[in-house]
Amino acid sequence: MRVLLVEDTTGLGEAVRDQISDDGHAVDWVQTLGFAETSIQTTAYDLILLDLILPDGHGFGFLRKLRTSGNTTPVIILTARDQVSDRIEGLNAGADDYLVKPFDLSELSARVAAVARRYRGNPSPLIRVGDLEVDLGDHRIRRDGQPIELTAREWALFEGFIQRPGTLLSRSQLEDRLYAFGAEIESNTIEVYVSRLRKKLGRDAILTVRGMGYRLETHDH
Amino acid sequence: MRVLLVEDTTGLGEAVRDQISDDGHAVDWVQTLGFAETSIQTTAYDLILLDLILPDGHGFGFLRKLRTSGNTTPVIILTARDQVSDRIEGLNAGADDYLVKPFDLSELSARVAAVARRYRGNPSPLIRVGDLEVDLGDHRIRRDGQPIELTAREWALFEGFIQRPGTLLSRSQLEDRLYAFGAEIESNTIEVYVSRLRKKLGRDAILTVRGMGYRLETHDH
DNA sequence: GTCAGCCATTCAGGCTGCTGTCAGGTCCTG
DNA sequence: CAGGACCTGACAGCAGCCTGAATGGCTGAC
Repeated sequence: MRVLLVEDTTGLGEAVRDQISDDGHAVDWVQTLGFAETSIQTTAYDLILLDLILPDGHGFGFLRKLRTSGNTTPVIILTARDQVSDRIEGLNAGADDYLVKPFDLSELSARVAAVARRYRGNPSPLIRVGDLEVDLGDHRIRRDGQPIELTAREWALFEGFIQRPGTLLSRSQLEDRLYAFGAEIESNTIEVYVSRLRKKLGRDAILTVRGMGYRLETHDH
Repeated sequence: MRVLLVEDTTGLGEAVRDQISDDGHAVDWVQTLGFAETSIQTTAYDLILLDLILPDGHGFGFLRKLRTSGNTTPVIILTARDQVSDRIEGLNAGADDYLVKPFDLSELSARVAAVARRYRGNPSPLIRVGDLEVDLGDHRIRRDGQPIELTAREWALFEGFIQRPGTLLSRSQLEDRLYAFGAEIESNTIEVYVSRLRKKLGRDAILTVRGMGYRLETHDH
């Protein structure tokens, strides 16, 4: 399952991202409504976790707009405000569930699992990228039916590419995928992992854009 | 199939009864353990749907008594989210499945249909995984006709794998199968059970995906 | 009640192979 | 051609995993 997390608090965001990720889902974490808007236009999510108080506005506006545009993606609201009026307004705005901060990460898991259960049974989405077949749920890649095994870090990096195929990703964007937000990486780890991915996926799978970053090649090579 | 529904909440009871009935099964709906007791003495049911909190007692007592009297009728427990920690005890008491309220009626139908498939006259379907023959109804596994006996926990874990063969299952997903959602497991119980399953099923039956989880191997080895 | 046997869980010691780092190389660009 | 950007083989350290053994709870027999 693919989850969009909209949360501007760094510590909480990290914790939630890690938990959902541990549960076996793909997580995109954005910190503003602006980025959230962009994300939902380019990616189909199965679930959105939405903080209400964000730097560039209130989550309700985003939620209302989402619903009036016909998007029915389940939304779970994360909020510090536990007032009844908020809750009611959230449900009216189209939220599916509510989590009041501070909440247990296990409680979060339970709610996410509930949503996942509804989606179970759908054929797991196979994404084709170039000559690769990617199964996000299984964390599996195949070429000509041959499975390609990735380690945890390799997969984390690859998932970053797969979610925005063809998009240029900067070094720091990729580092944020591999490490806790803001962790300072002093070495050329990204280069090393790109190298390892290329060795497994094929030399031309990932393009270097000198001075800018990397980009996943989407057509056959 | 004949189903006994033990549920004291009127609204939910009606909804469930209508749903199961629409699915083509005969439903007897009782609202107390006392009536449930009487019903099972006079009628042979193929499935029991059991609420836990009832006016005249707790469902576990009923379930335990049922099992110790040798009755093996499948039981699906219907429980509210905040009672979900009872799951451990439920497993021990002999429940076959769990549904957490509020649940989708379609989810209910799916579970009931699964039971129906297993228990309707024809021998329950044998699933082949690798060189193993798995009988979901009987909780039985064979290799070359030789039965392999699993304990309750071992089976619970294995069933998790069987339901999604080849899929990567994270540690917390597996823990959710054995315990309540979010139950904090401080030790390496999952590792221990994986180890035991491997000892019984064959060393290569379950693959470790380092840092990510486990996956059932589906081809012969 | 007592006892034996089984099972779930925990712990510790040992092992595997992933991760992050570095160094020496190649490839671009001006 | 010089300088920077990038690539990749090698390796030490350690996180993550495996499993034998110990513990305590529960059940059923007598």
